[in-house]
Amino acid sequence: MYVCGPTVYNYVHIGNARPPVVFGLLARLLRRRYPAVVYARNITDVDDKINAAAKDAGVPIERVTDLYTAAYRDDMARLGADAPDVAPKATAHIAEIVAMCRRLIEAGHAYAAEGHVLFDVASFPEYGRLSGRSTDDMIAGARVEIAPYKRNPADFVLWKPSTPDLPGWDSPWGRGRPGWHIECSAMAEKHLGETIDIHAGGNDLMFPHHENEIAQSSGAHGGRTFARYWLHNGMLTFDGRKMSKSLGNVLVLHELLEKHPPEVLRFLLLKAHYRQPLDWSDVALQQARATLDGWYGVLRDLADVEVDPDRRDAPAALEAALCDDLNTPEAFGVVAQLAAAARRETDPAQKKAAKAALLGAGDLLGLLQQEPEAWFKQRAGAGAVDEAEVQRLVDARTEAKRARDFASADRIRAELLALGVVVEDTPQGPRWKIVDPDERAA
RNA sequence: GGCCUGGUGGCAGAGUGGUCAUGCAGCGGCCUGCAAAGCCGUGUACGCCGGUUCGAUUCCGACCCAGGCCUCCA
Repeated sequence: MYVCGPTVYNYVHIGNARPPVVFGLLARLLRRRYPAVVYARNITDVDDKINAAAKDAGVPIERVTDLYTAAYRDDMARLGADAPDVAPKATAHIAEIVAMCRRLIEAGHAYAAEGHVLFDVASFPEYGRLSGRSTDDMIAGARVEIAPYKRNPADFVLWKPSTPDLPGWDSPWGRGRPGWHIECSAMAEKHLGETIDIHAGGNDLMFPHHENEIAQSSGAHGGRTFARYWLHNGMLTFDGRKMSKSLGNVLVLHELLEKHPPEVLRFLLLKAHYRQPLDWSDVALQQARATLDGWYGVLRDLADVEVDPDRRDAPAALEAALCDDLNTPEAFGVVAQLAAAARRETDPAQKKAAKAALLGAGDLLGLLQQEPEAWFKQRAGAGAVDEAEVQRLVDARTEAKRARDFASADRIRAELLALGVVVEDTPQGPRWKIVDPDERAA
């Protein structure tokens, strides 16, 4: 399986996290059944936007790509996005890229012109099939830049010349750098072979990127199938509009991770079916948080129930939902029912089984990975509360209650709330949790 | 303009030719000193108009609306 990864010129936005989270879940599911699966997610570390970012910052290109490559890897890990088996970098595959260009020329699918190598779209009749458009449509769009060295306006660049101030590598066509699409074909070939089973990415990449990949790979491989299955996730919107760097309405993942528990972000990314558009909003974030609070609440109430780690299998109904085109909303419905059943269960043996099922479901979905107490006492960003001070106040309130001095007890409860702490009485004594400032206001 | 998606109850979001998604929020009750948490109960939802059908939210057609792609983009 190959998933298009990021261009490392900046921190990614939350929309960029959807493919690695969604298709990472697919990888997780596949690995359980087919241990031989190989999941590749590339890093595009040669690109004009990277060059521009390095120039703006006045630093070497490697500084930019190293920084954002590491940040991407770390942020994805925090989201619970499954790590790929291979994370190939474009700059480590220049030889393969040049070789593929050469083969495409030999096969009559590409031509060299003025230091460029271009793919000859007319040589590949299936061009446009994935995205359901004809070359006539594309030309009718007429917004493609028609460079004089192109035979056909739809032809796209495989290799382009570099000026001395830009990164470049020697090639049969002079010093240059790869075009925007060839790296994925070259890296997929190297790490996964000529024909891959699954290729995934955002639906905005369907054209031209994936269309071009098919043309390149199939063209270089005697017309053989490039990818058997294509999966495209829907776009993330914010305020109902597509979130994208060029529109400037982006929510930077790195910053969101400072403000919200990663599991809340992961939950929300999986909340809608992957092919559907997903609208991001503060309300959606609150709802996600509330749902997870409910599930964690069940686990907290079952804290004393011991569960053998080896018995944490995902329930069949959950796997069935995910195996049905990765129907995560359906899967969440299953988890909600597991949670409700676990909460109502009174028989000790059944309680144990119910908790194991819930935890097993969490393991498969990459949720419910924290200790419940830690979940309720976390506060991302704003700084941790002073637990000793909270405990002192909670104890004082308990004492006041015992003395039936409810006025004092309520005053202390208000003090705690001002700290962002809600105290709850249970048969086992009081317990407390942290609430979001927004939640408190509401 | 061309090519694609999609329009489901207050919000989010699955699904189906004929009893139920589910979550969040709300409302009523139980519990509680009061709360919180939890439990129980609670909603004539499927853009509009035709058609097919014994029956359509689900199939077909037109229309309206929204979003995406056509240019770097997950």
